[in-house]
Amino acid sequence: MSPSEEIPKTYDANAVEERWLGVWKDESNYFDPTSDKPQFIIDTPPPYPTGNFHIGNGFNWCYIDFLARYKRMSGYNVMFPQGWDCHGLPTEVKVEETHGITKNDVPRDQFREMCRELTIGNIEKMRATMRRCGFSIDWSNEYITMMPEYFRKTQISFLRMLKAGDIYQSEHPVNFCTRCETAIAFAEVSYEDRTTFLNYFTFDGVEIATTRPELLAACVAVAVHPDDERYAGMEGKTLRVPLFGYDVPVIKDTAVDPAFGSGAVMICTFGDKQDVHWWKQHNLELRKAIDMQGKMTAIAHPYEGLDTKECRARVLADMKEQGILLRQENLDQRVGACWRCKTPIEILSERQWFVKIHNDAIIDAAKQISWSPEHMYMRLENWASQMEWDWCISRQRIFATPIPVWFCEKCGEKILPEEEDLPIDPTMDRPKRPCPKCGSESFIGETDVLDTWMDSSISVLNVCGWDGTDIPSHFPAQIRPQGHDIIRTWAFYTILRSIALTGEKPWNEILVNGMVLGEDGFKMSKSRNNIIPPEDILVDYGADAFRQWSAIGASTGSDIIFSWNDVIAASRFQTKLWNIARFVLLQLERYDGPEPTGPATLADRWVLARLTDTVGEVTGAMESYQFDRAIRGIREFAREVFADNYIELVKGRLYEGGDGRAGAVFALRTALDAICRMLAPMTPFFAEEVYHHLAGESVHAQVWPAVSFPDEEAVRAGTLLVDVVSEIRRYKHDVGMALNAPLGEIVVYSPVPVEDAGDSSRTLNGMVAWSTEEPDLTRVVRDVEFNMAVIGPVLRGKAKGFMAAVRALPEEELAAAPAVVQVDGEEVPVPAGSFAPVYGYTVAGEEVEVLTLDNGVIITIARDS
RNA sequence: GGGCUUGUGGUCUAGUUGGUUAUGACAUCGCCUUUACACGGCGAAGAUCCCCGGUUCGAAUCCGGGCAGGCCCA
Repeated sequence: MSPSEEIPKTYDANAVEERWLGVWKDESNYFDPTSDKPQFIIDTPPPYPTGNFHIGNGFNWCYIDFLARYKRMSGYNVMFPQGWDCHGLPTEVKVEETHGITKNDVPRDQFREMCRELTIGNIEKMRATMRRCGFSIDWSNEYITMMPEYFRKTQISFLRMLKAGDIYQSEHPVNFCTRCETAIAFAEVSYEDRTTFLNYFTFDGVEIATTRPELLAACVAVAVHPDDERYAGMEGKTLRVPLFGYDVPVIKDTAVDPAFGSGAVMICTFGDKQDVHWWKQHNLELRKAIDMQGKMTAIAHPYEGLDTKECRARVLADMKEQGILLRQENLDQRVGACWRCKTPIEILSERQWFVKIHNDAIIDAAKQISWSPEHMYMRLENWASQMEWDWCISRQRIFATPIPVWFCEKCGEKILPEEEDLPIDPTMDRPKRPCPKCGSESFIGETDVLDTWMDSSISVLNVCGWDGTDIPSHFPAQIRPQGHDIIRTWAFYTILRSIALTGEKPWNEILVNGMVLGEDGFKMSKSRNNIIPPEDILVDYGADAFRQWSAIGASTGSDIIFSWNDVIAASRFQTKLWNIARFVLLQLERYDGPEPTGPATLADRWVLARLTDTVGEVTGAMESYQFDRAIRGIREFAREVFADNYIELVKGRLYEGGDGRAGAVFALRTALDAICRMLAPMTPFFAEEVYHHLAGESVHAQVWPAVSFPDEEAVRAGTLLVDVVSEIRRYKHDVGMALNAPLGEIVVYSPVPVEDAGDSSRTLNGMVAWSTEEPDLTRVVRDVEFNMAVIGPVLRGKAKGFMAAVRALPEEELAAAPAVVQVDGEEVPVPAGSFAPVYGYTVAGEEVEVLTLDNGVIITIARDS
């Protein structure tokens, strides 16, 4: 196809990759809903459009692309969709920053428009990086959660679950971020280490320890352990709250730790999750001391209007002044914080929307999914089995899917839209009918919006073709690839909603990848300055090298440390393979004999048998998502078996011309073809470039290689052949010969018959004969070695004469030293250990070098000179 | 405190249904410009397989107990 003159000497990854990007068509990657092939739908993670496609995304997408390409070659109808999970706080915060406003400064629809614009621009940037990486994304199945066609489905799913009783509205304590002014879910709370003061103070005569004195106004009870003798008989009594002067009951509960602080605990609504427990269990009063902005309420008078930090300082100051504060101790504790802005969360009781969590059903479905690696299932089970509160799905924000509900202004009736009228925004749209209960036509639209996980947890339904009615025909998806950091969120919520909406598990399999760490071994972060943008790697080494790093950097599921070394090694492998390909292509082009039909010599059969094993290994690795094993297997075959051994063995035969070339040409072509196909999922550009030179077609339109030349006998004899050749090469190296220097006559004595058609003779530049007989070796004394440390001190001036006399001895006496020797007519005793014979070997009287392999094979070399 | 996970030459890493001499990459050193490749080839050196104990003819691998790191959670 391409004349060899056109194959450049060096491989320019960037030039090649950009050229193919201009040639490849998006349509080649489209899922075909009408196809007869088995489907392989990938529920890909919709990234948050930050504008930066970071290396962790890249790593994740590499795995997905390896899979997608491999499955296409294996005969599947593959869908590799691309979603964008747009809604949420980070974008709102960015917009607020950029425009110098807060969400309340502009009308809701205008604020939303600003968010949408920012998001569209960010998606554009990320698409460009993804394309440059060569991901075979099905762009006809792209979805953007902020678009009406998508969030219509989110709203339908909300209504379905509401009608089924899985979603309800109620006042319940929730995690609340007072900076973002919204409720958040437990999954969105991250815990941070802090050091704080544990404050001891007198509570109507009882000593109490608390880290949160500002919550004194929210105190509803004091709890002690029932067995704590210090507080025996206190139950049923009341205590007067200091500073605020109202009474609270004393209760007993075994959950109180008598060893902590004074053993008496102040229960507030709410300081932590434990307070919520006690509050529910003992039917305590509700006192809201903190509002949604994080300011103290009227019940905290005279501290009303202060933020919690100011209030704490003032309460402590007042306690000190009144002599109530006894002492303060340092305390290390973990504080729940908003995962987006790190503000410590408050537990506030507000009217919110919740999704019911059916732990058992979720665990049951998770068990039916095949997890890779298996142990990742435990994370889901651990999380699911300890969920206590339902999932709070309402958010007091703007850029999100609106909750499609109105309330009748007159009677408070909940009004739902018809599904066919979706999507709606209840703050803009009106119900089509008057209130069915009281006939009123004034309504209040729900201003709360949905948690963004409500959008993304139906990604699988969306990609499987859900139109909001029945279970989609392509459901469930075959696989969910994702990182282990979002098992408790995205995986958990998706399973939950899939059960609620379809009654089934969402996917057959889940493939969990690790996190990308910086070169220093720590999580990449701005503060550590260890972030590597994928673009940096692409510019210097190209997408294929980046992709190889993803494949080989760590075994599946393990965290992966970024390493320039691995990227460079990957790039060098491409250079090496490029040169192998150039050699093969040149030989194919020069070949003018009849069409080769199969292997001819032992070396040909050996390399094809080894190739057969390699294809088997690599296929197994791909099937079990062990991409590191796959690429390692390919590299090992290409370098060691193919280039360093096989090509070196057959070069002579190819250069010589004649009939011997056909078998080699066949093997070279077969091996290069299979290497290209196996590499196609991981290095799609490189494989495409080489395959085009080889076959003139796209490698991505080919099937996965099915090479079958099993030949145990050739593996055994061929292994011996390459072992012998490398042993003799090592010998040449050791005696200081150039590897292509003429060597003379070589006989290999091996019980296994070897017929190599002259390949070893040509590659070693010597005459190699293979014999199954025993070698007829004669041991001869070739030289004598003196030990001057013995001879010198004993013989002094006679040393020289002694050595001459020893050299003159007959062979038998060299082997077994005599008692004395004659030196200048004088008998001189031979000191013990003064000399030793150096043996050599002869065959039929001719002196030879003898090499012995580990398996007992003996090689003799009779050198020319 | 709990769950999961990891500990292998200087660095990163493969290998654990128990089995001769523990894989590879990078770095180090030596030799070699051999007509695919010096971004290469050939070779060398370099490991208490975290520690202690147990099972076994035999343990990097299995069991128990430590120590250290990571992730998730309380």
